[in-house]
Amino acid sequence: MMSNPQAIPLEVPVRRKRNPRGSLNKEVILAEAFRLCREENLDELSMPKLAKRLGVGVTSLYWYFHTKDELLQAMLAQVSDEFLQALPDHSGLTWDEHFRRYFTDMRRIFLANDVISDFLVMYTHVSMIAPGGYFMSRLNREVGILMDAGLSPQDATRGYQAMSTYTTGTVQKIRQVRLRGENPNLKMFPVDDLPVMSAIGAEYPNLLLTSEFWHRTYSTDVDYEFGLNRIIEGLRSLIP
Amino acid sequence: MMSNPQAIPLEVPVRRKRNPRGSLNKEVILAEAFRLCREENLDELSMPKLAKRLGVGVTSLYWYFHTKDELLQAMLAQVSDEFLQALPDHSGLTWDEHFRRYFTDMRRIFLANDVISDFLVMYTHVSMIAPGGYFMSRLNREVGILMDAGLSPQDATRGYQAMSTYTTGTVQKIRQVRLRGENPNLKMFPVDDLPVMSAIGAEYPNLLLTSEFWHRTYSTDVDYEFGLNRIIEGLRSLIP
DNA sequence: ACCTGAACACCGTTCAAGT
DNA sequence: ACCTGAACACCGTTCAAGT
Repeated sequence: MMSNPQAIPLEVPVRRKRNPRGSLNKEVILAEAFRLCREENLDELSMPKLAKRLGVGVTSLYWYFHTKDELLQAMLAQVSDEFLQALPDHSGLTWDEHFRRYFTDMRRIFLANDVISDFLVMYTHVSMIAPGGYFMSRLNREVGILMDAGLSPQDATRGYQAMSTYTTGTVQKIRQVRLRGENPNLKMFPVDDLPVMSAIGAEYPNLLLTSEFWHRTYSTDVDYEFGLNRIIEGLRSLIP
Repeated sequence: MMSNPQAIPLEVPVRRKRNPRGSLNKEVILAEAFRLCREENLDELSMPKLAKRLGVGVTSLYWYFHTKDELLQAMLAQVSDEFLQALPDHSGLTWDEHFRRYFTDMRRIFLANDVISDFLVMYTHVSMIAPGGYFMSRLNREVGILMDAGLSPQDATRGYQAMSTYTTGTVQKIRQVRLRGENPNLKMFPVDDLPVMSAIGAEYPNLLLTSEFWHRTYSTDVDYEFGLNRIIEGLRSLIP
């Protein structure tokens, strides 16, 4: 045992060895932030966690992004791009078939990529898509297809918004269930529990009749397509 | 100046005077929690803030609610009740007129009460409505109206879900805009800025044609009703 | 049985450094 | 110009008390 006559603390705090000058930049921070979101989720993204994964001091991040919100905005821009790139482009289809494909594709992209959903449909503290070029050219094209089908400019706009809102609405419900860690395939009623179901059925006959069709998420793929087709048929009824 | 020979700290920490025994209970905590949510919003609800408003120690709250989530669940139960109470009951209407009223009423309640929206459409960490009595009797009734109109049990269920998802989808978009402190009436394009609009119009003619119809929230009241009517017309097309 | 503060591990962010 | 830790005001929650 060594004596310690001058009361110098035995445990000298281990100072992280200083990282070299150009080791950090916006790109590597963004990439690691996305990796974190993919492994956990957007709610779990924090500056300290991110810094630890990168092996840098927390405050180093603030040199590149002055606030967490600035980082989120940069992520949002990248996510919007990725989303629009992933959305396929069809041609030569009738207007109704076009929108069936367009929105089921959109929904598929959201459901296959939770980070995209979190940024583009769930969250609120990241402000909406800045009308950049590609986004506007898409909108221009889609609303044009509805006008070519015979809808007025106003009805075309409203029609697009209705299909879009319905689509993101189903995505939101599924994402909520996933975030809660519940099984998205769960039904709403205990259809296999016969005593319970017959008790329900005694009081609520229509729920017994429909019990197998209610899902926690409110929307299987075919349920979604049913709803989308209702909007499309409803739009068709406006065409002279 | 008084001397302080025994090094007793001059500033004795002001101890809060102990609150009497029965001063706190679940009801007053819940009431204050709702007041806080109404004045700020659900995101701003924290245990320390709530305790300070009640004039009690933070930890006192944990005697009545073991976690913050337990408090949120209790609030959710109360909010669900309030929501279902507020939702009017019609009768003697045709099925299509019934659902027009039912869902515009639902939307009106959400938009008039942000706390209800936050619990029932925005949030995710509070798990969904436990199928209590009144909720199930409502569902039983509504799906019955669709079946009476001539839809199959499956289509009736899907139809209800489509209208419901579309409705909460529009509410979510509006709440997001409000939470960001933006003006919900703002249009998407700067329609009054003629130079900018003509530049947009040169590249995106359909957006120029429809520019006045795009809103940040994606849904004015009439836009919403347009979409709802599309679903209703789409459902009508399934009736023999 | 009910109410209390101290304490802990987390946040986002600021600041005054070091190199 | 870039990287650093100490420090601050916030969280939710635990614990060992006090009455």
